[in-house]
Amino acid sequence: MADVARLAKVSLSTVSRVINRRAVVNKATLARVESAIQELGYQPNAFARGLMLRRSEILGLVLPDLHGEFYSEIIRGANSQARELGYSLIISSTRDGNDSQSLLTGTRLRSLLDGVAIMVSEMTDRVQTLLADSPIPYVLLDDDIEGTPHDSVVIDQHQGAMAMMRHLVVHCDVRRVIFVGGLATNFDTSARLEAYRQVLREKGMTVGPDDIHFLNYEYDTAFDLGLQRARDWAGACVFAANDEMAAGIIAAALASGLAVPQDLAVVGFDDTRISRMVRPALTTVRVPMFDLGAKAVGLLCQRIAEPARQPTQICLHPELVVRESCGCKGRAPEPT
Amino acid sequence: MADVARLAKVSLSTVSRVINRRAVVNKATLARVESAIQELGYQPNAFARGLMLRRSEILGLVLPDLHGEFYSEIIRGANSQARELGYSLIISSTRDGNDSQSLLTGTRLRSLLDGVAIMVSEMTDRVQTLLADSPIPYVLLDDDIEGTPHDSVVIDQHQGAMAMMRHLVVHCDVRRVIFVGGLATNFDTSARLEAYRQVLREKGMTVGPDDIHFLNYEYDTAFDLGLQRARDWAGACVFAANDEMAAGIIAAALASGLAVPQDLAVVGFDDTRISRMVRPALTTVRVPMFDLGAKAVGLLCQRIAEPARQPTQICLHPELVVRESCGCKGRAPEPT
DNA sequence: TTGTAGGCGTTATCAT
DNA sequence: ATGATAACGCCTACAA
Repeated sequence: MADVARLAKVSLSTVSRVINRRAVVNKATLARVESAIQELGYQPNAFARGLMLRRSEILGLVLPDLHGEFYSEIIRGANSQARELGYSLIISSTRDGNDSQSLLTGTRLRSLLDGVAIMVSEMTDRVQTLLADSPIPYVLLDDDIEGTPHDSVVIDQHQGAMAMMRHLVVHCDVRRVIFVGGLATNFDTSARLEAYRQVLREKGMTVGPDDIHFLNYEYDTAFDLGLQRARDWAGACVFAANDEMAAGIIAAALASGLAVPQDLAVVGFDDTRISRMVRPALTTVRVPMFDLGAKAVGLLCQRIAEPARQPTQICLHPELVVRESCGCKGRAPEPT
Repeated sequence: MADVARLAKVSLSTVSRVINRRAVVNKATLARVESAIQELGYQPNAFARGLMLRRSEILGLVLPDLHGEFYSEIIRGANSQARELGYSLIISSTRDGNDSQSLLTGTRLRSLLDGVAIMVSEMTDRVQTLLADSPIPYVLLDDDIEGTPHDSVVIDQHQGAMAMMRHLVVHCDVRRVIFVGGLATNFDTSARLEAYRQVLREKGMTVGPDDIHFLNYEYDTAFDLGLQRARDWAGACVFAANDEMAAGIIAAALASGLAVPQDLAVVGFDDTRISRMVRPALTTVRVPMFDLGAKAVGLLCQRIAEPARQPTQICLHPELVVRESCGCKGRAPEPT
């Protein structure tokens, strides 16, 4: 920067003014300085800059995992919105032990970030404490904690699961529904399970002792479970808590000689790209993943700009997507 | 930091020494300082730190796109390795116009990053220039440029495509192969196309005028193409340049009344999770995506640690994965 | 409109 | 083993 100043025959402050376009600078000097910057290929030092400005224009995004289409879309949305607003995004998952550490507990990066968007699969006390005394703004994704005021973007899981369950029970005329969730402690799994129970109760249907399973959202484990249970499930419908598990169960059912959806209906959740690639195409619930990421970043940036503003909660609504795997196609008119 | 020093009744330098564990510090004072840090919840300022140390422990990862399983796995690998080595990762795609700008051309972040791993779908002059005078170390992923010395991690695309083509022509006894690639200018598409041509030439097979198609690696466009061409393709095998397109073509074939693989064989590339979820399961070429990301970050970190070292190229080898979609199952013994 | 000087929070260099 | 002090590169009053 000193070099630039010397070449343009101005002082450091003028160079700074040109870079930041803050104050009015004489047309001629401005041109001189800019050409000097060009010539020297000068790039301001982000550290020194951050030291004064106290911001890095970098955001953190903490996810439970980075695997799969679901998180991939959240990342895409978050990244897209971040760029839009002039920020960069650092990504981290809580999966690998030491990983989220650096973003949540870790001392190194925290002060570098202007804010952080966090999604945890289960809200432990430890995480709550961590968040409670976070030195930087944060926004929660699809999760909520009582007490502490904070911004969040949530998905109306209950509504989505209700829509699916009602579709199955009312429209597809399913007599038995098997619930295959993620971990029982997961926020979304429990919200969906509740909807499952509620609808069955409304319709006077019973929940069999083996009708509820908790897995890990992965294809393979769902496939294994499907292989074990397929015969027992014949005639029922499996409500899987994501599309990957639904795909695994369909594969297992087919491998067991069951026709899908004739012998066993299977539905998913999320509406990732997988749902259209699987045969039969999945009936599922579209979750606006891209939006989830984008809105979270948007909210975060608003708070950064205005730290004292009211905590806001944005609620995103899922939408039932009827394809083939629920078995109602051709059996009755399309649901509206 | 001044507060910590005051509370612990030591000087700033001692606090710094405790934090960095560089010099030997008296046991008693060390304890005092540490408890003071605890009590005040002190966190060092990363900007000031970076200003002195001239490193941020942040790496950049630039990808052509963030969509889909393929890039998702690269990110996962890169992120995992970065964490392992004490770095964080900023992600960016060249898809959204203004996006990569901030990492490649953009002035803001560049000086914050300790290095950057870059994957471009086509190596333009502009990118070359950008890289040539990059102020920070970079490593290229699955791409190469002449002239400029640099680190890179490449996939032996040619070998992988050769293995697949030989399998199709020799083992599956396919008489006609249709090539469905990404953009013609893509690095990997052209490498695979070359292998396609080479094997057909070796076997004295001809390439029909409509046997080569260039799409965009996406399911939908492949599906559309499949719908148009399915009848013309009957009896042949489609060699798609990624699993998503293969899935799209299978779906189109089925929709057109063709049985896969009996009436039309279809094979993919990458071995993303999709390849096992599709029916028939895809014969494909496994590309070590996770490793690609991880190795790139590893290489980058080595260069950061030792800027003057010899440029290194790591070559990763793909592997043929035979499943059902090529149609050779049951027709002959497994290939070795 | 432009220049001068002080400070941001840390680490490094030198004394002690 | 510890402390004082000078950088690091930039921004921002304030003065000219």
